[in-house]
Parts: sequence; C-alpha cells; structure tokens
Amino acid sequence: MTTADPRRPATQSDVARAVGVSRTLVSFAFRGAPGVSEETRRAILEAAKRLGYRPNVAAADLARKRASAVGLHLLDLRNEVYADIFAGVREALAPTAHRIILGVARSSDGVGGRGGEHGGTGGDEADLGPLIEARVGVVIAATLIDPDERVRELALDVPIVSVARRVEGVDSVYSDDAAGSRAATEHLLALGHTRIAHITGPYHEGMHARRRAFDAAMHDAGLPPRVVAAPGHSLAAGEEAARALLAGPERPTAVVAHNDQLALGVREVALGLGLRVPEDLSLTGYDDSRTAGLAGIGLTSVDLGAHALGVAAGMAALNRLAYPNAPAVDECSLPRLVVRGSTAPPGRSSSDS
Amino acid sequence: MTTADPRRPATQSDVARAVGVSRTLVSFAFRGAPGVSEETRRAILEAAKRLGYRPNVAAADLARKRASAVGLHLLDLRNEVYADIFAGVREALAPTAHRIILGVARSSDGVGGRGGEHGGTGGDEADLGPLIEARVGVVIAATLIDPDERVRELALDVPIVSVARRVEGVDSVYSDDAAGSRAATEHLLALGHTRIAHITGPYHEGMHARRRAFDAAMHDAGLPPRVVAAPGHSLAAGEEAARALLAGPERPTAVVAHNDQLALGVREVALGLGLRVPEDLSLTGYDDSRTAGLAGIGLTSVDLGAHALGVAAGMAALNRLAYPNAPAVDECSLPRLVVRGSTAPPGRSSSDS
DNA sequence: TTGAAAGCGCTAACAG
DNA sequence: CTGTTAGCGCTTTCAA
Repeated sequence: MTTADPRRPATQSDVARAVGVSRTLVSFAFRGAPGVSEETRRAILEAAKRLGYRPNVAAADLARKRASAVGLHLLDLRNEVYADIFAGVREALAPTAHRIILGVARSSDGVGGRGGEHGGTGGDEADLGPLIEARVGVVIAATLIDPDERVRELALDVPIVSVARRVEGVDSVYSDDAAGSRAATEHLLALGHTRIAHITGPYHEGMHARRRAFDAAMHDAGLPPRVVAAPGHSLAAGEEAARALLAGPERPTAVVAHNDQLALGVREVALGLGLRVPEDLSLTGYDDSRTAGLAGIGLTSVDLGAHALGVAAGMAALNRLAYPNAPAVDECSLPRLVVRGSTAPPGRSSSDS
Repeated sequence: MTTADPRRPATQSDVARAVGVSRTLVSFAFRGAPGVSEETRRAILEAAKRLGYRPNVAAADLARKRASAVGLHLLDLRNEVYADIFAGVREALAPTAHRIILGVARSSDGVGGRGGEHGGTGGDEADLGPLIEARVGVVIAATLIDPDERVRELALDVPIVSVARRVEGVDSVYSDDAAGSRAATEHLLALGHTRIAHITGPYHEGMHARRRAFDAAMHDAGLPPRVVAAPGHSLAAGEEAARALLAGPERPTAVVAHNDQLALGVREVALGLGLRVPEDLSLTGYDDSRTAGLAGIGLTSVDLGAHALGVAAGMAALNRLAYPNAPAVDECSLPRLVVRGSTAPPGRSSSDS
C-alpha cells in the first residue's frame, strides 16, 4: 500500500525510512539482536510486514561471509532409495532455515555411451561447480560415482557429506553393504542354491561392495561366483541383463541383484519366459522399496534404512556447517535382510527346458 | 598454489591483482563481454583457473538486480509422479545455468491432525517465504494445495508456474484430469459395472477434478456415485480407506482410485481379504507409475505424462524469467487410459460373502 | 539505545 | 582497450 515502487521488493532501507530509524536498527531488530528497544522493534516489525519486506538471504550471506545453503547432489529421484534419502535430508533440514540447492551430474543412467571424451574429465563425474558458485556451505552427495580419490579432491573445494557410500576422510553416513549383500547371498546358499548369479550395475569404485561381498560369500561356500553387469541400475537395465542370463545355458537357480529395480527387471523377464518365481528362480533385491513388499511381488530384499540415512546426512551437514574443522564423521548402520516370497529352495526341474 | 589466504575463496580482485589488471576487466572477461583483448582475456582466464577462482552467482545476482534461481515446490518425492515431474523440470533447466532451490510445505501427507490452529493460516498451505527470501525469480509448484485464490495471491509476490493443476491467471501446465478420470470410470461402466466407488484424497480445491468427473460419469450413467475420502494420497491411506469400503455392506465391484498409490493400497487390502483382482474387484489407478505395469500387478491406470509436464513447466519457468509480463500460459495435455489386467467385467458372485 | 561508515563480491555506467 | 566510481541489500565495528 505504502510501497514506493510497485515492483521492487522492499528493503531494509525502506523499512527504516518508514519507521524513521536507521538501517542498522532494522537489521538488528530482524535478527533479534540486543540493543533495540521493545518499542522500536515492534514498530519496525510492524512496518516491515506492512511493506511486505522480505530479508534477502543472499545479501545477508554475502555480508556475513558465510554460506547457509546446503547443496544436494542427487541424480535419479525416480529410484526410491534416493527419494527416501531426499525425504530424510529434507526432514533434518526443515526446522532450520537452510535452503537446499540442487546439483546435478553430467549425464544419467542406462542407455547411450559415454559421449564424447572431452579433455581430461570423462563420463558422468560430479560437477560441483554450480553448487560451489552458488556458495553452498556443504554438499550432501548421494549419487557421486567418482573414485574416492576424486571425491576427496572435490571435498577440498567444499565440504562433502557422502550418503550411502563411505569415503575415507570425508563425512560419510552409510549402511554396511558388504553385510547386506552377504546376508542375501547366504540366505540363498542356506536354501540350497548352488548356481547363483549376481547382477551388478556399471562399475564405479565405491559402489562395488555388494559385488565383492557376493564373491566372498560364494567363495567361502566353495562355489563359483557368476557376475553379470547390467548397463545401469534401472528396471530396464535389469531386463537387459536378465535376457542374456536367463536365456543362456546353465541358467542360475537364483539371482542376487544389486538393487530392487534390477531385481524387478529380472523378474519381468523371468516371468515373461514362463519361469516361476521362486519355484524356478529365486530372486533377491536390495533397498527394500515399497514395491518389493507388494502382494504378488514379495521380493526378498535388504533394507538399508534410506530415510534414516538421509536424516543422518542432513544432521551431519548441519554439523559440518557449524564446525568446519570437526573430524570427518563415519557413521555405518546395519542393513536388514527382509525375506519374502521370492526366495525358496531350488526346484528339482533345474535342468534345461 | 599462489593463493593468498588458504581458506578464503578467490575473488575477482585476486585474479585482477594476479594479472595486473582491474576488476572490471576480469568481470568482463568472464562474461565474455566485448572490450577485452584476446591476450588479456586469456591471461585472466588462466590466472583464474590457477587461483581456483569461482564466480559468486549470489553476488552477481545482487549487483545485477535479477534473480536467476528457480524455486521448486515439491512435497513428496516418494510419489513417482512428482519424481517424474522433477526429472522433467531438471531436464529442462539443465542446459541453463539456473540453480534449483527447493521449497517445502509446512506438513505432509497422511497421519496426524492439522496440528494447532495458529493465527490465521491453518494446515499445510504453501510457505513460499523461504523461496522468496532466497530471491528465486520464479517458483515451479507441483504440490500446492492452497485454494486457487490463495495461489493467485502468492503469485503476486513471485511468479508461479503451476504443474499438474490449472490455476486461472497463473502459468499452468497440466493434464486434463476430468478427461482421464472420466475415461477410467467409463471404462468400468463399459465393462458392465454398476457398483463403482471412487477413492479420493483429502479435499483440496483444484485437486478434485478427478472426483467431479467420476461423479459426472456416474450421473450420466444414471448410477449413484459412491465416494470415500482417504486420509492422504499414499498406499497406506488407500489401505485405510479400503478397509472400511471392502469390509462393509454393498461392496463395490469396482474402484476408481485418485492415484496409483491409493489403488495399490486398495489392492493390498482386497487381496488380503481374499478378493481376487479383477474377478471380484476391478481397480483403476491414476499416474501410470512403473509399479502399475509390473507383471502380477497390471494396474489399469491413466497416464498423465508427468515427465513431459515437468519439462513443459521448466520451459514455462524459463520463459517467465525472460518475459515477466508475458500472459500466463495455459497448457493442457490429454491423459491416456492404459488398460491392464486389473479391470474386467464384474463377476457373478457379487453377492455378500 | 541509536547511527555513520566501511565492506562482502560483483556489475555497470562513465571516463580516460 | 582499460580503469574509476558508484551501487546491489545486508552486516558489523565503532562512535555518539
């Protein structure tokens, strides 16, 4: 109503002018800083509301030489785990006034090659540039696929909290993937399976704990580990991997998939081939997504507590913001095998066709 | 290496000093503005890289009096539709240098009452405050549940692009919900169902087109519309609604759910009760989520092209940023009914027990 | 209790 | 082609 210029948002100066005090007072009043009389404060707040004044946090950060925003590096929200992590992060950050700024990687999952190989940095490494330029104080990274060493390098520019993956020397909150994967494998082993295959995603350092644990468990059982790499982590990638695996000779009686999406892809193909799950093929996923628990799906999976990881990551980020020099946290939680109907002892009719 | 202060990020001044030119030149060089000799530019860029200089976009925005960030108001990423919309938005924005800043509503879905009823603003209306304080130039809103009038009010403070919902006078990209809902209902009608129930979510203006279309379709068929409101939009909410509906008298032979999650919740309960889908109960969802298409689920659903909506919203946002005074866009797309195995003619054994 | 002044990192006329 | 100067909106000494 009493606005001077219609389009320009009100500033502290406007408020100060309206009340008849200096900008300093307005600034103080807004931050609840001491040194402003109750009366003046009230008048200021009232005028501010009347003028529709909104503090400009960017300007404040600039003046204060601090970074209050947190960056979030998340690639594929369509994978439930990441959505859960995201929900957790948001939950942890909600009570505070920290903005969340999204960062992205260069390319995504699945189809397509690595594109052109420009200069030095190849494929889809993290590009934290935009986040840094936005001056976030810390970035929570849930989908970094760069090698550990590279992550540490990135962390030189901006503090990083790694979620669902451990990176030595960098704040990390994760779940014990080796334990989870081993549990799934041993579950199948205990059921009597001997021809077990593992479907993993594309190779990325720090993302192969599940595969290694599978290898180890098989090795301990004196069985040959069979591993096939899917071209991604999606259901479609799982289907692609499964087509070769299930149609080929020596079909496995059980499959341990790197995640639920991949497992669901395998399931689709298996069912399409007329195979019954679990009678002809036992199947385990990883993530314990909601879909896994649906009637008619009943996918045995490993719950890694994604939401809790997100919350923990959010808190770690807050902590890092408050104590830039605190030692890196290393929070490891234990996953939980959730047995459902997709796993059973191997059928007798395991010979070809 | 040649950094002055180890922790403080390099600034244009640092670069200027290093090269022996003025700050202005550095600024110009970085924006590719004319008026800098090739030689100088190269020297500047080289020094910048050496010093690890990163432009501070916040400071730039401040000086330029513009807002280059886009806000994203997204509540529940765990619902695939929103994840898809998000993916689309990101895709549209990726090639540009626009940061995406997340905004949140006050509370979320499902359980729990409306909390205390403070002052004037109740439940979980949008709180665009943080986004405004972050000085975003436009906010893309996919989960606003406020009344249209309120949205228009909000849009006075910051341009809004409404996704998946039409708000007169505000940029809107959405799918024709009435058409989709009617298609689903008529599909069931055509199969011969007469006892059809609709499961809707909590009431919010501008989110009831599906319900109204259901009512209308039933009315046109001369049948009584039966509607039950779930306490949210989640699978759990669907289960809750279904328990009453399926156990009670006059059990419907078909259910039209507001979305897939709700439908899946109904499915769980139905199956748990020993009802067969579709023999005893036909079921339609809405969103055509990936889960709907899985073998063993086969949920008939309505595809609203969430990803495309996201892309369109992103472009609309970009456009709004570029042309603040352009007339509001109103982009309506047509949904597509995807028939799967969850719908069939009503069985004969539709009497009680 | 209040205000003046300097500065955060950057842009944008306007002069040399 | 290059540098000077004045802000952007806000915080923060330091005096009054």
